[in-house]
Amino acid sequence: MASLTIENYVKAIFQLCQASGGNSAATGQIAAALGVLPGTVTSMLKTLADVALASYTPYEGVSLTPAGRALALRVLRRHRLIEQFLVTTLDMPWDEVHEEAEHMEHAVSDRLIDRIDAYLNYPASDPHGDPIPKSDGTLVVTADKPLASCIVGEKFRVTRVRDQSPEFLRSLTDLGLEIGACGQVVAADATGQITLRLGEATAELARTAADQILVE
Amino acid sequence: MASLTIENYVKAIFQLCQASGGNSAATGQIAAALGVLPGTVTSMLKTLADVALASYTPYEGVSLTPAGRALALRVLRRHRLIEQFLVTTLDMPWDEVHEEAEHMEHAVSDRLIDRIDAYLNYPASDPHGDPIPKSDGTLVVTADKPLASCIVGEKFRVTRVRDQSPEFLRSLTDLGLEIGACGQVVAADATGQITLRLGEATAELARTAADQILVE
DNA sequence: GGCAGAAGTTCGGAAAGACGAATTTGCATC
DNA sequence: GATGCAAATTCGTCTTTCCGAACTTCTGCC
Repeated sequence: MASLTIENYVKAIFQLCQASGGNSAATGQIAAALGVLPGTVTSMLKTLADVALASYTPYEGVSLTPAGRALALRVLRRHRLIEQFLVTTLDMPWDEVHEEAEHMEHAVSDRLIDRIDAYLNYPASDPHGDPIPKSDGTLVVTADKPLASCIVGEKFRVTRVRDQSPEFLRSLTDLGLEIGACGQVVAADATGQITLRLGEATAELARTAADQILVE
Repeated sequence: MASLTIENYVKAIFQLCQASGGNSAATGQIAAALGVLPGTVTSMLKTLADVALASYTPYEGVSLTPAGRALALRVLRRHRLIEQFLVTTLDMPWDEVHEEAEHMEHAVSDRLIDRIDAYLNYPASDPHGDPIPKSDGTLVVTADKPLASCIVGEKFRVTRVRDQSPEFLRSLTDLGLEIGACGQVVAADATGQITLRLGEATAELARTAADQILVE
C-alpha cells in the first residue's frame, strides 16, 4: 500500500498537471506545493519511478503512469467525497473542510468512501465545485473558465473555486460569490480591479482573485 | 503534536492499565497489543518518559503521567465518537467500525470531533458499549461484570463487548447477543460451555467468549 | 555563441520507528 | 543459595522522509 507521503506526491503531481494543462510537473512546483525542499522532491521522484507510479526524466519533469494517475484519482475521490460529506452532514463551513479532508483522505478505507458516496447519492462535485472522480477512475472534464477572462457585460454563474484557503473562501462568502451564484461583469479597469453585479449588490474584486474563480 | 505512533502507544498503555485494573503495563503486553517486538517498545517507553507522557522504570513497567492519560483519553474519545458516528449516520455494521476508527482517530481534528459529538447529541457510549470520554477528559466508570462470572439462573443485560474483532462481533450478532440484549444463564458445565436463554431462543457459548462480554 | 542566474540534482547526515540477536535481570523452583 | 527460564533491555542496522550545502544543467539575454 502506498504511504501517506507517496499519496501526497502523486496527488500534487496530478493537480499540477491539471493546472498547467500539460502532462508533466516541475520539481520546484512540487516542492512548493508540498512544502519541502527541491532536493527532497528529486529523490522522491526516483522512488515514484521505481515503483512505477511516475516516469521521471532528470531536468525535464515527471508525469504519472496509468497506475500513478489511478492512485491520484483515488486520493482525490476520497478527498472530495469527504469534503462534501462534512458540509452536507455536519454543516461544516466550506472553508474548513479542505484542511480536514487533507488528513482524512489517507485514513479512510475505500469501503467507507463508497458508502459515503451512496449516502450522498453519488454527488458530481464537492463544496468547491471540483468534480468527484468515480470509483472506476473516471473524472468528468468541466467546461469552465476563469472569471478574470470574462469581458465586460458578460453574465456568469460561479461553478468552481481554485484557491481553497480558508481566508479566500471566507472572503468569497462575504462577497456573496458562493458556488452557483449568478452575476454580471460590470467593469474591469486597467489596474486589475473588476466590478461585478450580483443581484442587488455590487462587488469589487482583484484580477488575481477573479483568476481563482471559475464560471460558465 | 504527538505522532500517530505515540498516540497508539499511549492509548495501548491506558487500555492495558484499565484491563488489568492496575496502573502500569508490561513491555511484553504493549508489544503484543501493537504488533511490534519488545525491544521496540523499550526504546519507545524511554521516548515517552522523555516527553513526560509516561513514567518508566526498567523491568518494572510504565504508567501514564496526567498528560499521558489526557492524551489517551483524547484518542479514545476520537475513536469512540467516530465509531458511533459511522454506525448511526452511515449504518455501518458494528464489526467494521473499529478498524476504520483505528485509522481515522489520528486524522480528525478536535474541532470536527466536537461537531460530531454535538451532532450525535453527546452519546454516552459507542457501538460496543465503551463509554465515550468527554471533551474535558472525564471518563465515566461503568458498573459491569463479565458474563462468565454470572451464576446459573442469573439474569443479565449485555452492556459492553471487550473483544472487538469482526469475527467475534459477527458471532455475537448471530447469537442475538447485541448490546442491550437481555437473557438468563441456564447452565454452565465443567468444560466451560455456557448455555443462555435469550427470549425464545437458546445459545451456547464458550467461557472464553463469555469473558469478553460485560453485563449488568 | 557565451554567460549569469534560476532550476534541478547529488550527497552526507539526521530523526523516527522498526527489526533481530545478544545480553541482562528477575523470579520461581529445587 | 544455585539454577534455569521467561521477560526485558541493549545495540547495531535498516527504511522512510526530510534537510542543507555543493554542484550541475538549462535558458534567456546580450
